[in-house]
Amino acid sequence: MKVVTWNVNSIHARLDNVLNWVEANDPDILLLQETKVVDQEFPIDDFGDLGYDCVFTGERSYNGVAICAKDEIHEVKKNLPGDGPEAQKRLIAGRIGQLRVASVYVPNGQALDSDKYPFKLEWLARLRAYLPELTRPDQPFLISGDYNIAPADLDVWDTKAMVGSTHVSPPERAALAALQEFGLVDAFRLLEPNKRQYSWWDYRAGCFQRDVGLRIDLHLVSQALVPRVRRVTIDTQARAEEKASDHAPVILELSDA
DNA sequence: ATGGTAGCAGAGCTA
Repeated sequence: MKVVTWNVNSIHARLDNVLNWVEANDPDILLLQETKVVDQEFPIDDFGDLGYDCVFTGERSYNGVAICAKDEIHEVKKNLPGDGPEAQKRLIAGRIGQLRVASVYVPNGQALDSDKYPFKLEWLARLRAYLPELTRPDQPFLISGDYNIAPADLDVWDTKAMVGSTHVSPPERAALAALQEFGLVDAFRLLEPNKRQYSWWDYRAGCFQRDVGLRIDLHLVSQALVPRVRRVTIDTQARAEEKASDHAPVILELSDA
């Protein structure tokens, strides 16, 4: 089984790239972030033509998450408890067969002195508090997406250049560690303890061509899934395409239960 | 190079 997480940076602007990629790679489950469309405008027919059922929660211009799957999606939950209708659309969860999945778009934080930074930390704390309502540690569960946090220095192109920036600050990494303390494992790092590979590269200043990037797109899998993790592939080829997202899709391959 | 590019929206914000 193939599960993919991909921050597409607008599903409308990226529709051809995404559909072509999905046809070529044939994932069972697709977890999308930054769809940037209201629910009425999500391209369900295009995914339907490829055989996918989609659920989503989105808004105009910013944020937006989705789950697309070949099998039926059950028990769909959108956003965090206490989120009103105006809340940023950053989380969607569901169950496909026995597997519980969630697509997450963690706030960027912008800068350590921005009011968006405490919002990021508070949002992560709320997500941590919500985990017991999404699953139990012994269930097959994964929560994947754009965490906007590089877990360790090995996930950063240049730690010195990142001093004083978001994505690497100790409070952010502590918030990610708190999520993992629920029993969630970074699947890429599980299989590749020493590999340096990124999932996001800034559009500016030729960052992709220079491999100036961060690994911030993660598959966090429950203990029950750990023995089933076969391979994790960051498809940097997709980032090199014309009109590419600034994030690469990350493919998680699981063996059967 | 305190810049650079991309998306949305149609100026400035977000990333």
